[in-house]
Amino acid sequence: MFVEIYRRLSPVIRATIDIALSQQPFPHFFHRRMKSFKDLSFIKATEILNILFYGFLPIFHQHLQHDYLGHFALYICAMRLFHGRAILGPRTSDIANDLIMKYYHDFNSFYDGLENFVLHLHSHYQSQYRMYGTFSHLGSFGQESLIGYIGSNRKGTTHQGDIICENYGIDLMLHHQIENICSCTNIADGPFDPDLNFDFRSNDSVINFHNTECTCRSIKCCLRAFRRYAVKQRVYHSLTYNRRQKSVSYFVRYYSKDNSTSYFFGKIVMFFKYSNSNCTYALIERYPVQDERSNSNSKKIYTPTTNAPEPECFLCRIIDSGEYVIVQRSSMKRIYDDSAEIMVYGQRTEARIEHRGTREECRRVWGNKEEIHKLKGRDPQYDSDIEEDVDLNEYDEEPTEILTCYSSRDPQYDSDIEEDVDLNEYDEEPTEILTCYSTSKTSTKTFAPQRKRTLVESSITINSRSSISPKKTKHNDFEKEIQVLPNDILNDEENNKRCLTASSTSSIIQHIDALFSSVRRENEKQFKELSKQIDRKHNIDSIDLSAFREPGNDQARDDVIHDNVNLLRIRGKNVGDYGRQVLRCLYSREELLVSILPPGGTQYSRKPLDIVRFEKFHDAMRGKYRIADHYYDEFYNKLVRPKLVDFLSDERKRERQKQSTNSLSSQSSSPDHNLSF
DNA sequence: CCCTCCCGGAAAGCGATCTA
DNA sequence: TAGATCGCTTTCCGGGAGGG
Repeated sequence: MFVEIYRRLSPVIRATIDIALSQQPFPHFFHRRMKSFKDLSFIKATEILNILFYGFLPIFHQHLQHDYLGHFALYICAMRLFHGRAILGPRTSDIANDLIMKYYHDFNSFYDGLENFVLHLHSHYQSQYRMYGTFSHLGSFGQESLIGYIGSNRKGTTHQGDIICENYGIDLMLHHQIENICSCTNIADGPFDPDLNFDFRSNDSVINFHNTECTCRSIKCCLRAFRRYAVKQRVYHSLTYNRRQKSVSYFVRYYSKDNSTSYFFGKIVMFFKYSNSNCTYALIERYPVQDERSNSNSKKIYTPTTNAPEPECFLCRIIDSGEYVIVQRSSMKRIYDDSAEIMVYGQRTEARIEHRGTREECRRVWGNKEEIHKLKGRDPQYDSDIEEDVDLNEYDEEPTEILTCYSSRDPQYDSDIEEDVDLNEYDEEPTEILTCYSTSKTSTKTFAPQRKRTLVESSITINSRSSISPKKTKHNDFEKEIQVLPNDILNDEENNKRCLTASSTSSIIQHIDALFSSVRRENEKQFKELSKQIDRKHNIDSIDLSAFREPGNDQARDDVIHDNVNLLRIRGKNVGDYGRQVLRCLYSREELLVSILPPGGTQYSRKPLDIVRFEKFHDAMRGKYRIADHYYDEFYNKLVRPKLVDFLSDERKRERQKQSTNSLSSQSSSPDHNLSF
């Protein structure tokens, strides 16, 4: 079909369509790009599917006649209905069958000689759909697997074919018709993929939760861990699910029952079910979150953890040099939690904020630090000691573990989810997210100096939300929470995507890393190109051949004889000229016209020049210019080979020009011959 | 006019890397 | 582990500049 439709297009339109197909971008989960029609024989089934479902109509409607396009659209719509979920309910297969039969009926009006058995099989798709469900659930690999299993485990019988047929017959009887197409295609909501080896005792939050909820002593009997959880057919992963790869589907935004306007972000450590309550919980490592909009009246958006007025000055220690500077607020380019970008001698420099306050306060703190420094008398080690002391003091503060508990049957929950939270701004300026929200280890590693971190002890308060002390929040990498999972963590798909992508600081950091590495790669590539050009333009022209010679090696050269000619006696103006003359001596003109340089390759239509004689060429080159053995490869590949490649190419070019000139002259000299055509 | 050299783009294969 | 993708290398080709 594709071939027939493609055949009806002009070459220009074919080229346009091929480009459009090959350049069509897809979301990452498609895994395959569309291939152009000219490679149709190499296209795989999933690529055909992509073209059929997503590429054909948007691209071909500009080039194909509308009646043809409409007819083929019947097929596409029918196949999409057969392939996907029962989006039209129980009548899905009926509607699809109507479309496919209409397509079948009108087929001979549009195509000649293509009404084959395969086309007829389309009329049976409806019954197949009813018996076995949507086509996306079918595959040949299961049958291959079964056949392979029987083949490798056969015992005592040679009638394997009969056994397979019998098994399929039984299967057909058992599954003659699926009672509910919709139920067959739905993913059951709830936890799945149990993690039987999860060690609940390694997690204090879970232990505390269990101790609060249950009086029994065996935590393993009460709790059951799961790696994944389905909410409205959308699967969420946890950190215990190892096959999540680069997916961020373990990162969620969730709301407080008490305060629907505030939301949190976190990574799902695992899901677990508590036998007594029939609820499923998620253990979440929470990121501290600052709602930017709620603090829009306050300028202090980068220091969300205190309510003090904006400090006038900052005492900063430059990370690279260790120098202290006092910087005014206006000179701070960016401020993270405890680090900042400041302008020093016109350059952006990363510094650690040691103190915030008035200029006098900063000076006093600076003076104190210098005094301590003098007393200690060891600069670099001392600095790190101070840092550690500070950090450890911070962790001495009270733990800030919080538990919020929602009922999965809470009718208020859906309305709790806000749609108007504007996360788009985060998409535009991902670094702003880092400055405002990220205190994760990853971000600290990237944008702030490394700090020694210690997880605080966990404590759980059931059904209550203590007011989060911003100061305390600042010091934790994550806060671990246990969330009861309602049937929908997030309300709609768009919201999911926004939350999962825009809020995931780790993915943003990865993105920035990728950007940096791509810039670095681009620079390296350009540098390489530039070096190559410089080599060509300057070095090779003025290259000093002595660089390739063995120092002090002035021994006599062995003659290289070919057809009684000593190749070393040939004189050339330069290396290239000499090489060309030697090739002309070693090979006939015909050989030069139909050959390429050794070693050649199977991908090339022309065969390489005779290798035995080409060795003589190497000997002559080596002897003529006294090239050291270990330099000869570089000498040949850099200086000689490019010239010889062009030489062979130009020889063929000259031959073509010669032949075209001859044919023109012969045509002009014998006009009668022209008439014979 | 011939020859050499250079340039850019297309096409193809190969190896490394990634992914399901 | 097979297949997809990407970067790299090489050939091939057309075109053009410049020198002898």
